[in-house]
Amino acid sequence: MKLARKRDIIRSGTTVEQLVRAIADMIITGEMRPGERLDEISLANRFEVSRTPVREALGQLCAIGLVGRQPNKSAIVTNVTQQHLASMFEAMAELEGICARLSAERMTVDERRALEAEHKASARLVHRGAEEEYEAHNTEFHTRLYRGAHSNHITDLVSQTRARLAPFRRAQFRISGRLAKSYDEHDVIVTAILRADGAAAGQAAYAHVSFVSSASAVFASEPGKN
Amino acid sequence: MKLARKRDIIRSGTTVEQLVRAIADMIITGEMRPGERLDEISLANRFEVSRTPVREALGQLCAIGLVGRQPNKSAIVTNVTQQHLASMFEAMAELEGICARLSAERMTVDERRALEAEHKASARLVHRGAEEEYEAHNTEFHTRLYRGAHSNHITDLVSQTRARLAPFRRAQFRISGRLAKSYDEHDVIVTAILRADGAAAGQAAYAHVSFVSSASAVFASEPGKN
DNA sequence: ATGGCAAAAATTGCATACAGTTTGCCTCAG
DNA sequence: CTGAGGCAAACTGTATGCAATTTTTGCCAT
Repeated sequence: MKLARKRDIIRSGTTVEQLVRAIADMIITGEMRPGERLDEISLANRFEVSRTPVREALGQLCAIGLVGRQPNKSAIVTNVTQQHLASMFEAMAELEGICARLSAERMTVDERRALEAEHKASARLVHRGAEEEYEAHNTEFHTRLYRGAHSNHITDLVSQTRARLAPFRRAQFRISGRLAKSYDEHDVIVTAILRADGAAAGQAAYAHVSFVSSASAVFASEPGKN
Repeated sequence: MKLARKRDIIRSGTTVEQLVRAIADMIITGEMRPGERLDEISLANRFEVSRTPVREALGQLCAIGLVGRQPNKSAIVTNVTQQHLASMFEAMAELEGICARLSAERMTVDERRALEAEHKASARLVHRGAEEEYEAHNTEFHTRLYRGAHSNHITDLVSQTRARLAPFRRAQFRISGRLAKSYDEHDVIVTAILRADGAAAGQAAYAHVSFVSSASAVFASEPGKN
């Protein structure tokens, strides 16, 4: 059995890492409902591993916040309420606002140029309606914004929040006209940053994320309740 | 041996939790230098436990960011540079500012009363110079501020950052006069919140944390380098 | 003397085993 | 019929063992 499994997994990352992704997916897709118990033995059987990596994976997920744990009790799926989701988007907006403001104040000349270039490059994707590609540019754009703040920990916090929000943002660009709007909003941010106008950049970024929030909320609320 | 240990630990939190604190302390106090290897067997021997809880603890610490891990390699102490520390304090100031602002806008009447009461109660501790007790009140005060924002995720982020910063803040009240200053700064925050003046509360909180930052930086830089 | 290679020692990753705690069911008394 | 207490099954927390990978050490060739 051991050998068979070894061959199955062949170097596709560590077992624990796989488990984290797999269990996270189970939670995100709704296969596991909030409050439901994640008992180690069942998971171990299901994924054909021992309890040890399962425990480690649950620990990671606990750190991420997807599951809750108490001593001597089963891990349970964290209840991501509509309210909690809203607070995550709110945090995201605040953090992005901070990043944009700091970026406006601190970005090097090169970083400003790169941000502008990235932004301009995405213009043609808007015209073509290339959602997939625009999404890639969008991610890159925001990442530049985070790094431009030149504050490692803030970058960490915003990246972490973004990752945690990712599942709920998936369909955001499907909303008609969202692509063009997104570009326009980015434009305001970029302009403010190039002007080194921190306050304006911060407000623009805050507003931008708020729009994304309301756009995504539609999709989130849909599968949220049964 | 097992029985002996059981009695040693008796209900002082889970073993893993203890290990996390213990290892974190080793890192923070400088007993372990950045880049140094944390091998599981040595740690297990040192704390007289098996490798399993040690591994879990290292996982937690990795999630917290105090150590780094790569597959099949020893965990190593993360290099917490002065720069990184500064960015954490900066993030803390921003986050506390947000919390104070939102608290001013959103706190219920009861929450405002409780915050004010907590604050006033700490006044006599300042006169008595009771650092230990003031620290407890201080923690409670800030926690109320975080919760008053009524935004779970922001509360999470700020709590998390605070926890990660805790080691570097320990001696902050030893600085002469810091107690009274802290109280005065809190006073400005409370007043602004009671006035529901979000902007003022945010700025006051930001400034407050910035002061703590510079006060702590002294201690941080001291044992930082060998 | 130095660089590279190989083998052995050390260490990680995972599995299994055991002890202690919780949980739920069942029984028995009121 | 209901509730309390206890017992058993299930599950978590920790220890230990084994296979695989890394790292170190020592040897040989250049």
